Amino acid sequence: MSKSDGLPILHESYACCTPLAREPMDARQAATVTGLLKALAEPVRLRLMSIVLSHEGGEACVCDLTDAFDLSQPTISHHLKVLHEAGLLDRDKRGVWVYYRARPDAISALGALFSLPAPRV
Amino acid sequence: MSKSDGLPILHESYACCTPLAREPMDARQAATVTGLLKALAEPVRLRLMSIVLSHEGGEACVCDLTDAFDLSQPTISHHLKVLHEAGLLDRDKRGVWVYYRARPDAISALGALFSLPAPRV
DNA sequence: TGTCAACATAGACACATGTCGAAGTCTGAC
DNA sequence: GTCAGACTTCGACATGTGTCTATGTTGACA
Repeated sequence: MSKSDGLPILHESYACCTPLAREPMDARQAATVTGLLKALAEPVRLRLMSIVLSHEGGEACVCDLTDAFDLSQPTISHHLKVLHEAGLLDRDKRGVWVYYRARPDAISALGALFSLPAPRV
Repeated sequence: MSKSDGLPILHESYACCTPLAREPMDARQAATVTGLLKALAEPVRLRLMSIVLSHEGGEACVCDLTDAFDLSQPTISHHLKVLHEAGLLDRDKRGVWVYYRARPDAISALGALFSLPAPRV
């Protein structure tokens, strides 16, 4: 019943993403996908994802991330929580430091969502 | 000085999207990309895109789209405007009807954004 | 045990956003 | 010209969201 392991919600979100152009998306699937998109549709959070993804070792601690912005530490912490709850970042506490790591399956699910069918000539 | 042709803003947004994991994204680029993501991070708009993309001929008129939702027609019109201003939908008025068509370049730009580097073994 | 540092949570506030009904703008038909 | 229909725009309202300061929690260390 621990709540620090893995992601809290959206366990199914990674298998959610059939291409947008494949067939009309129903309301339930749209709600699931927008859970991911809303988390990313914010400049600070998008940059946070980008920093984590391109950081050495594929992970970054909160201190690294806070330094990259002219925002308060609680604000960065809030954004990281949003990304984590959306299933985009994994959280790993090591000693006093907390490291965040991107979930490749979530990213690739979004890549699949925006894949287009082969152009009809 | 016409304002009905093409898309009003974000002309450069299609070339914007280097992969998220490539390097830390700067604030300006993040703002551009979130322009696209914010437009899509709403269930009704995501479904609208999906319907237009999978509709016969790749386009749909407002009447088709309004029927698919239990929302007022002005609300659908508002969402279509948001998608159009983000550069995701093209608008084409033919007689009394208005047809919307997805911009494949916008979709594929987002696909590129979420493409991951080859996994390092 | 006490203290410090890293991070999270709580509460408050301003601002953005989704929705609606009402009114406006075109376009085609009579 | 006038009317009807398809769609957009306007103004209002409730709700959601990003930010802050203040406070809480947790782990390392003397």
